[in-house]
Amino acid sequence: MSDHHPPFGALLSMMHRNHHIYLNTALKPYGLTSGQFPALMFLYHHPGCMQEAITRRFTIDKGTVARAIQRLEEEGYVTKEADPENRRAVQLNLTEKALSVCEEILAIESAWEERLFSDYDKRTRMVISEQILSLTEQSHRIVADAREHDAETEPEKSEL
Amino acid sequence: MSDHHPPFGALLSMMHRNHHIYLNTALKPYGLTSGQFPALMFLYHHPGCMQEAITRRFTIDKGTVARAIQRLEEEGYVTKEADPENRRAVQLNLTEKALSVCEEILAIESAWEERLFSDYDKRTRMVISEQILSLTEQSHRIVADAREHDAETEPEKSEL
DNA sequence: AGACAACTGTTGCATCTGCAACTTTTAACT
DNA sequence: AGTTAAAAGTTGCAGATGCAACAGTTGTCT
Repeated sequence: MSDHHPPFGALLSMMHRNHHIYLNTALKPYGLTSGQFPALMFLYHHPGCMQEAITRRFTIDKGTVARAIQRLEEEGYVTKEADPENRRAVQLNLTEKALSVCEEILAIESAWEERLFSDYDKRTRMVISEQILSLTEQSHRIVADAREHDAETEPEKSEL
Repeated sequence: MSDHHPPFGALLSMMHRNHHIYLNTALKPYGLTSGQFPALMFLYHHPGCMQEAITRRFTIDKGTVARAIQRLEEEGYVTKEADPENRRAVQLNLTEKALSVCEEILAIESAWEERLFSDYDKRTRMVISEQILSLTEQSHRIVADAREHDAETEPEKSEL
């Protein structure tokens, strides 16, 4: 009658929430939140990119990205500039303020991973990371399939 | 110059979001959402428990649990009854309506796990689950430590 | 050229979530 | 007994997130 493990999805939720709590606490001194974190990291490695790149990389809703960028701009971490080549798009860049703290902020995330994996040796950690990457990709496929299936059963506009 | 993996935390976020999308889609016919799902599952296995048990099991904020239960009650899935032994507490139970669909709903979650792990054999799957469980517990400790540290540096009321 | 689809972003809406302040009830301690 | 602390829930507030509807821009195809 003893408790089984929580299901895998529940474990994911818990770890994810704990991660957010950690990030929000550590980022508070910078006026940042966990939602802006992925965008900031991505811009650090891909200056001049557009929002759609962030959407694609993290599979986040584009509306969510738009608002995260808004907040980053308001806080003075990001500049938005119209792309002359494509007037739909916006070129995103980090400000001096952002660049001056980005290393510290990257260290916050690294510290979390270090502590999370402190019981494992480097090799095991690599294996786990690979598996999680693979599972994440699989989770993308599952969602994509579900959407396709929805689109199939949905009455399309072709009837017009 | 090729892209590294996204950091571990980002993978977690992605998989977690995909899981939520999957759940919300699958639960929509029942008038349920991913937020109510853990509570419903827990009550299925632990009838008569109080909200605090759900809080503890999933390490969810008690306010979040309170609202999830509210929604479940409004939808007719849960009954709340005052505990005569402890008038602060509430005894939660599933309704007939809930019991009649719980197996199907459990199957939704199982199906997700099946598809997620479809590339792995049973043994590998067990190993991964164990590791994730262990990492989840570690993430709890990290958050708990951070809170303790906050409490230490915080000026306590003892000064009064 | 004109119509239609696809791309890039923005915004309204709903839900999830955590935090903090609060209420009510119970336990603990002098 | 009386004060204080802890427990169980509720609620206000803010942020994260997804979805859908929308606007403006670009590409395609006839």
